Amino acid sequence: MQEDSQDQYNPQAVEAQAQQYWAEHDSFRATEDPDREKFYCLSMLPYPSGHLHMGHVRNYSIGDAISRYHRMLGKNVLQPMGWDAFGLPAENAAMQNKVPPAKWTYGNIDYMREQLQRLGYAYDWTRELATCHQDYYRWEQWFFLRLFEKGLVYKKEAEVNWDPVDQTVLANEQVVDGKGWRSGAPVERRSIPQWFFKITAYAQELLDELLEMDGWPEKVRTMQTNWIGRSEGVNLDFTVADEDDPELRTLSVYTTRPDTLLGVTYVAVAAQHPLAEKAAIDNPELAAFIEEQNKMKVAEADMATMEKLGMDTGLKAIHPITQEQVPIYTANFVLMSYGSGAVMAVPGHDQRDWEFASKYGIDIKQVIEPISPDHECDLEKAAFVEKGRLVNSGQFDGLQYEEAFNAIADFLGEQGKGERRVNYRLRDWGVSRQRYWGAPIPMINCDHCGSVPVPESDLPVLLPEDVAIDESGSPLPRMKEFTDVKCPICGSDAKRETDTFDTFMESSWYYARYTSRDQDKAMLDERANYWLPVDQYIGGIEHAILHLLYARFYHKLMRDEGLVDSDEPFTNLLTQGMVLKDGAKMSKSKGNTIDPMSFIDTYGADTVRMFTLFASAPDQSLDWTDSGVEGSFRFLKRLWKTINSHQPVPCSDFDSSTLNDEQKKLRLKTHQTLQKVADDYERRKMFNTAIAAVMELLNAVTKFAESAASETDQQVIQEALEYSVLMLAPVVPHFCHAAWQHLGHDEAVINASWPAVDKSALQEDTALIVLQVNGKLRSKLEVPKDIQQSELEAMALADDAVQRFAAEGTVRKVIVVPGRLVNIVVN
RNA sequence: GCGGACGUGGCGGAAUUGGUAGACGCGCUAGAUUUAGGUUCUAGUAUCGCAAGGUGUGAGAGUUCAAGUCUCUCCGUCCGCACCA
Repeated sequence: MQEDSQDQYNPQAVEAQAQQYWAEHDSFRATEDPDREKFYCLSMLPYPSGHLHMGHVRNYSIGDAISRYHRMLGKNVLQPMGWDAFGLPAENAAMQNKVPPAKWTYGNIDYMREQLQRLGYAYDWTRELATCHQDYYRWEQWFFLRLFEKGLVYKKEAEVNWDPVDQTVLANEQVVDGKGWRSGAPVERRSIPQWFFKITAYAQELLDELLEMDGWPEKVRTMQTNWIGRSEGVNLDFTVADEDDPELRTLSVYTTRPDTLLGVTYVAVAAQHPLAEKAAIDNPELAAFIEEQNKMKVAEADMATMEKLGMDTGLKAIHPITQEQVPIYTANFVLMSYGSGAVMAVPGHDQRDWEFASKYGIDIKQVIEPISPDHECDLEKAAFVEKGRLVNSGQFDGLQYEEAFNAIADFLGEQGKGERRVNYRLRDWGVSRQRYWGAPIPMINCDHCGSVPVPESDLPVLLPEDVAIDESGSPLPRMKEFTDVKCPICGSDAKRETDTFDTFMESSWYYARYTSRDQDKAMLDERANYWLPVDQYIGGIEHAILHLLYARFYHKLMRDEGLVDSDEPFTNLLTQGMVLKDGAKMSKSKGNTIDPMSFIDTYGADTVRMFTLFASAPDQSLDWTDSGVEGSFRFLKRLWKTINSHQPVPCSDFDSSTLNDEQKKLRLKTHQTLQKVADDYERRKMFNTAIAAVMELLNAVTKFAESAASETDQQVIQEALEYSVLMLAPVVPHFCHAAWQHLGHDEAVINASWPAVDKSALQEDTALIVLQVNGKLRSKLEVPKDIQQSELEAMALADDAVQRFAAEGTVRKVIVVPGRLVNIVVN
């Protein structure tokens, strides 16, 4: 018999209808209401690359489920969406397709917005923003100028990757095997003046707050703690022998191990260090070495994995305590951009120094000896890096780590040769980019007045959008109408800054701008403090450090500017895992990408949303399988059929004394499921197990329905189905919109509340007890819930299987975990 | 190199506080219905074994009455490393 077409699950029709309802009722418009508890749920905004990929779908399906769940709890929910629209890919696309980055970007946004809308996410689209729009970046420029006034931004020289053929700066990503990705020419390091944010001024606060942020995954907090990298040590000065230049005479180094100071046998400086450069003037071999080291990508990972190379500069450093002279080497593992660009080397007690010294025949001197005989010190084989007792250290001999640290630090202090210092691995944030498609840095370079801020009344500095892009990089320096300005101070001819901001600038405060999206007189207004901080933030684990640290920093900057009154931007963080196909990350190069839209066309948005939540826990990686999607679709069809073949009945209050055992069992399952799903949604953020629990409930309903006959049976089924729909509403909202109507409701499910657990339905009279002998499962017992421990123990010992396995030995011990298990220890 | 995570059936995964390993789904096998095929439904499905029972969570050790879970060592995979976003 052909099924009535009306009874078949038709996702396209169901989804269009639900979306139309939400649009007509403006369901997702968020309005500030001080009388209601707010819930700000935010997913990381996408880069408008051209089309949604599975990572987006996963991210936004998680965020939407959380948003809709909290809405059902009665909260005033804000869930906005926007576009992280500046960035490198637009320039590459511009080059390839001969279309201006702005046009390409806005086109992509239009297309991707439609894709998002097709997925039915509960966004307040009136708050949509694009970071490349002047309404947005003008406030970034304004804020930069405020920080400039406060001295929180400064300019200094910093290295970039330089493509000598294309005559342009390359991003790390554009350097492949040390060569420019287009020209193929070996890249060179170049130092150019760039703007920096003093994030290090906030290092301690950024670190301290991490301890309180229990809504963040431990792993992210650990990563940020390590990234900030607080250490306590000593900053001390070597003197460069026979050096007259006061700038170069003193060579400062930082060490966390001043106790090893007497073991210093050389000092190493970066290849770009002024001392190395000076020594190279009349040393062609050294000059060649330095030049070779300058042909190296600026990325730290590359520097850390390369072969450690160095060369003697011929210069000597005078040891601050012994006054002995040690050689100064230049070494490629010393970073000019980190600390003073120089380190002291103790080969006896640092493994890297040991390897370097062994390679170049430098002295290895022991100054620490093990305290415990368990530790071996053989400097022929390796450095001894443990803390211990000082030897060969003159007046400091015999001291142990802490005493030695203090004694040497004090001694250096008295001699004016050093001082204790807290140091951070974190470096200041360089925000200058030599690129076109970004927010212009609002500064003017004047030959007489230096770097002059653009007057506030001249903001925004608009980025010209009608441009052509080629291999030679940003067109801005060539655009006279952009660059040629008068100095705001002296009025003489000056040049506008042509660098643009790092795109992390935009993504560091967008979450706040959503709250004041239509405010054209200020960066933020009082609405920010109604919504902020974000209650739930969701995004990829790859942002664990940079984006999330910059955003935290920016929030504190805004707080100190009086724009927000909270200390941290994101109360709860969920870092979602990657989407894989056949166990590998989806990527164009592997050719294993999946287009979400093709699946939406076939199965509907709900099936795709459900599968992405069901296939794994949100913070784990997700392996995409076509048959798994099919399975989610099958479940929805089955639930649809079950609901349609059920005749809706009013769901009354149940009196458990009148229910039979089967009815009680189904109600128990219904309310157990509800309890579990609520916990999964709210506390665990485990949508996969929540969905699995509803699947189990449907299996139970199907079984129950086979023999259901009475009116009460129908009511118990009705309750199970209603709760299933309410529980799934955050995941498959279109489906549930229609299913709720089928269950006889006039009011739309989007306005329904999260149901309450009926405690009486959870009452159970018996408990299943596991019986173990020596920790191995041997039997099970169904016992009354309120059984005495002694009685349970006796029953366990009397159990046939237990007797059989316990017969061989003597019962030594009986362990009872009430309500769970009995373990009998026999030997 | 440094920092962080992960490793469980044929596959994706579950096991929440150290307490029944494999929920739920996919796939597969058998059967039923329908049939052109698909769909749908029922039963089974870690592994060895006729069974009793044994074995089993990357490898090895340890702690414990009890370990997928805690500790140590090792192996493998993935993420980040400051100009991809």
